[in-house]
Amino acid sequence: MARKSGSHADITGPKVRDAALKLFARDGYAAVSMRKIAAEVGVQAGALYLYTPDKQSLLFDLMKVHMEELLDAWGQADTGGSPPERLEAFARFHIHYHLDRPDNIFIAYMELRNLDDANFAEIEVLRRRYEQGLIDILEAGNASGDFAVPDPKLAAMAAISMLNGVTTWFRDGGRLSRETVETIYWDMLRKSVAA
Amino acid sequence: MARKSGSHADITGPKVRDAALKLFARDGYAAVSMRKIAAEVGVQAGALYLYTPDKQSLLFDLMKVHMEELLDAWGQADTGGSPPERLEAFARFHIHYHLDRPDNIFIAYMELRNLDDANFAEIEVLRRRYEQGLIDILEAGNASGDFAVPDPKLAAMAAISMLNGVTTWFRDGGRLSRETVETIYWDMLRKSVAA
DNA sequence: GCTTGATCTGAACGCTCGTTCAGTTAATCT
DNA sequence: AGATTAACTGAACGAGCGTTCAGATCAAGC
Repeated sequence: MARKSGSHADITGPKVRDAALKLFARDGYAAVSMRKIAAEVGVQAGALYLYTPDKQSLLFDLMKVHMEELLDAWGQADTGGSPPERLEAFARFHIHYHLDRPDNIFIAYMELRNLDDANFAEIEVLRRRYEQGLIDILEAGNASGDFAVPDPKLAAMAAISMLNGVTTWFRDGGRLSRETVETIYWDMLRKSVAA
Repeated sequence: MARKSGSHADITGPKVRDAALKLFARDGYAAVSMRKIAAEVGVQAGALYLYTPDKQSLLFDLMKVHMEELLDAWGQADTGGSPPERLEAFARFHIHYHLDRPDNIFIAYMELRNLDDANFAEIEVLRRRYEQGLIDILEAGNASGDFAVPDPKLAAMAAISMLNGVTTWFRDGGRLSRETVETIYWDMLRKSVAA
């Protein structure tokens, strides 16, 4: 019972990653077995190994692709301007991007400890690069006199923690719209770094 | 080779909880086996069941005790005063309390999904009670004109996310002292809700 | 000094884990 | 039509899982 119709590799491959992303985000890496991923895809566990060398690589690839796409997207969304303008762009971009990909951010920030050492180091570089983008904006704002941020690195961590938190409780169709949430968060962030 | 000297129950019991807390926080609930906890304690796996009915209860008890102690401690730290004074007390209390117990907060916010339904509901009540304390302060500040917070519930979530983030990167002996971190975070929070 | 009972061991239970692989199927190529 | 091969199955591997329990050990009470 294999190869029912057409070539499946380019269909099953993404399905494997999608299933892994969904299940890792929902139950956590350690709690998800290869058999559960396979069942979600509609395939036997052995077939997964046509698309990933092992379970660890599945997690690593998900995180790496996510971080690279995130950096790419922010690179395009950062259209310059004054530090306050760039900070607003960052806040809105960050919230918007992650509300569209709650599973990705959940994994990116909660499953770091399940990466082995080499993989962790590689992801950490990408994560720091993203954080550095925010730090740069804060420092530019300090220099221009728009911001009064005593420690840009600390403030960047605080800001990202705050913005990330939104994905843990926001649900579409809830009390507040995305637009409202985005604006309120941006307003809090704006005031928190203001001169 | 049992019962080497003196009664051990009141020694081993806390040791089991301490080991579980430490390992759950470091590796995650699903990734920690009863045998690993036992090894940390210096005992065979079977002996753990003299101190907990099962693994799930171990997690639940840790979280419940933590939340109850947290609510207790905040009840004592909240000495009243104006909304800004109470908010400062909250921010400093929250950071201080959690920096002293990084493992506890890590578990309390990351292992919720590993609680079964009934246990989750019970912990959720306690967590909401704590959050409500902050919401009350923000609402009081709105009423007094000290704060301008369009949505106190959302602002409370944002604030707690931000404050919690500190435990993910702060390390004693690092670039910044606890005192400095506490003050900078409080300053950001203060400005973010200011009228 | 003998009994009691709290404390723990060590082996076992059935189960699931990640991973491998020989074999099967069916779409494609010649 | 026959050969090829990508895609997948199904069974198996050793290991580890949570949990149970009969038995061993030793401090304490009589």
